Amino acid sequence: MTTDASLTEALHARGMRVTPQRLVIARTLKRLDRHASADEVTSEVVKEFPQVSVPTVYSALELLADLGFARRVTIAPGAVLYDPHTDDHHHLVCRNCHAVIDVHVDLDTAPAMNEAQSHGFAPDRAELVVTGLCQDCRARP
Amino acid sequence: MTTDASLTEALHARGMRVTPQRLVIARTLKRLDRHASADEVTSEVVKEFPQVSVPTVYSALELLADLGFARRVTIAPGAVLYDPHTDDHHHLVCRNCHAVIDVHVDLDTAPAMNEAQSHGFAPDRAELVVTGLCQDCRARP
DNA sequence: GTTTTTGCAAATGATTTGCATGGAT
DNA sequence: ATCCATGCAAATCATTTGCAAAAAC
Repeated sequence: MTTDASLTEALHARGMRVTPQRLVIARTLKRLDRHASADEVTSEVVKEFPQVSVPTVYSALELLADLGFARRVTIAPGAVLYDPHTDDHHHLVCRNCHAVIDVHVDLDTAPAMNEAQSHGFAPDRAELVVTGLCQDCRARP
Repeated sequence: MTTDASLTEALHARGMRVTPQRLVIARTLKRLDRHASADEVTSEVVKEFPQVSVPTVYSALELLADLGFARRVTIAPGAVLYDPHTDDHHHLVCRNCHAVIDVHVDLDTAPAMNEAQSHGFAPDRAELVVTGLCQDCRARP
C-alpha cells in the first residue's frame, strides 16, 4: 500500500481531512528515509510545493507521529527530529556533530519495563540512546 | 570530599578559574538532587546569590557536564536538563507532562555497543529512554 | 454550507553572543 | 598585571499562536 493510500485511510478513520500538504509532507519524509527536522522537511517540500508554510509542516509532522507514520526523536539539543522508520530500533548520537545513526539490535529491556510499572508508569516504548563520537568526528576533532 | 573541593580540583587541573558562581551553581544542582533545567537552577541560585546572570548559569552547567559533575539529559523537547546523578541509570519520560524519572536497573547493552563500533562510532555511554504515561497523567487525562 | 486546515506574521521560550567590566590567578 | 569569567542586553533559533481566507467534506 502506498503512503498516500494508508495515510488517507488513517485520516478518514479519525474524521480528519486529506490535504495535499499532508500527503506531500508524508511522502517527503518517507523519501528522505532518514531522521529529519521540521526545517529540513520544509526545505525539501517547498521544492515541489512552494506555498507550504512552516506551521503546516510542524503540525503535519506531529500528526504523522500521532498516527504512527513517523517517530518523534528528541535526542539532540536544538531540534526535534522525525524518523520515518517506525519499527523498533535504537540510536547512536554523536556528541560533537549531533548526527543520529540507526542501530537495529534486539535488547532485553524487560527489567526496565518492570521497574517502570512498579513506579506506576505505563510504558509505550523503550529506546536506547548511545552517545559518543561518530566516525567523521573521530577523524578530525 | 565536598563538591566544592572536587570541583576546585577539576577546574585547576584544566587551568580554569574557581569562581563563587561556579561553586554555587554546582552546589545548587547537587542539592536539588534531580533533573533541573538552566531556568530552574537559576531560580534557586538567585535566592542566595542575587547577581548571577542567566548566561553564567548556562555556561557553568555545560562545564559541569564536561567535567563529569552532571549529565546532560536531552529527552523532552523544549529544554535541556542537567542531572546531578552521574552513575549509570536510565530514564522514564512521560509523553504527556514530560516528567523524567530515574530507573536504576542493569541492562545488557553489549549488542548495541558492538554495533556502534562496527559503524566506526566510539561510544561513551548508553541510556535507555522509556516513554509512556506517568502515574499522575494516567489518573487524569 | 459547515468545519477543518492553511498561510501569514507576530509572539514565545530557550539558549547564545558581543562586548566592556570585574575578579581570580 | 594578565587573562578568564561575568553581567547585561540584544540576537538567534526552533516552535507556537491568532486569525482571516481557502479548501475539504
